Amino acid sequence: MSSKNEKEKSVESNLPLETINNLLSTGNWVYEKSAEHLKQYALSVEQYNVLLLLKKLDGEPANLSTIQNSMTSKMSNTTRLVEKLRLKGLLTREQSQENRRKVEIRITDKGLLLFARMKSAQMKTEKEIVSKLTKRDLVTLNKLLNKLKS
Amino acid sequence: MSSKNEKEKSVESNLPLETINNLLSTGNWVYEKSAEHLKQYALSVEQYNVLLLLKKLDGEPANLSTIQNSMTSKMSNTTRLVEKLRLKGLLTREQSQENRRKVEIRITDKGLLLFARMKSAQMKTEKEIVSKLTKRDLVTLNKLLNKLKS
DNA sequence: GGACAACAATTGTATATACAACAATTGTGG
DNA sequence: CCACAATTGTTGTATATACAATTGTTGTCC
Repeated sequence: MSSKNEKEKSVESNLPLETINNLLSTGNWVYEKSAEHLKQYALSVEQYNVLLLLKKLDGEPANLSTIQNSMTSKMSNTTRLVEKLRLKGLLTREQSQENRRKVEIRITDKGLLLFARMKSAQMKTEKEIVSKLTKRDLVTLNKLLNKLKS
Repeated sequence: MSSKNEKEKSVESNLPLETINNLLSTGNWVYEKSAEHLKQYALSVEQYNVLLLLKKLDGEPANLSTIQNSMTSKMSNTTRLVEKLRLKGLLTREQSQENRRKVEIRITDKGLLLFARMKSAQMKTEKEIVSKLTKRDLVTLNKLLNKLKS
């Protein structure tokens, strides 16, 4: 082994661990940036994502499993997360007629209004978070992240 | 705007948001893989990182601020995190003589032993997590992540 | 040298999370 | 059709986290 290799090895420690730590810290970094921005609307990142999903459904109801699957959250927490949004009047819950085990969840007008109010600042923040990377970088990054999890 | 561009825009929605979500989900993915592996040693990811830092110091004491700075955790939680590791006998806490506000934290023999016992499986898991990427991919990924946060 | 700011860590509280046990409803095989 | 398994969601509990207020100690400036 050459002296250069030895040095590299001792300096960068090891590439897998370095990458893992980098992914964890970057995830946290992005999360914190998002959370900080959403604070002014009294929304957590998780709450925002639920609302975003409901908005995308555009009137179609979602049930809890659907919401849970689209997120990292567990079922038990999804129940409570949705309840919090309901208390804020941003969504409605209704027992399904076809299958009474299911719950139909819809965004309310108040929820839609909040989104409209948030939109421009939201997009600005999203762009800001990734502003250090070029479009080409972003494409590469997404490819690598997808490959990692594939 | 060409029809191709329009299609791209509607399909990928928007690149910044896509990247942000990808970074968040990848961070979670890596965290879960790590947590799952560490479960057999009754360690959380955070606890493991504290021990790793102490082991790297190789006898040199760390105080709470040092530990807190090397992690994402907040001070208040670092206190409790360290206390849990102390209760397991994996580290010691001692009031500093030079500055009695500070606490000197050291890994114990039991802690070092645990690390020795974990080492091979730990490295295997780390490699597994990033196994879908080539060495070249990893280097690129780290560069992009660092650039993002720079 | 004494008042007060700065530092290092801890504690209280409200909220969030994971995990497991549970309840209600629906589907299914004999 | 009925026992029982599967589905869908909820609740209890222990643990983890963020945030703010507090304690104990040290540094500093007049």
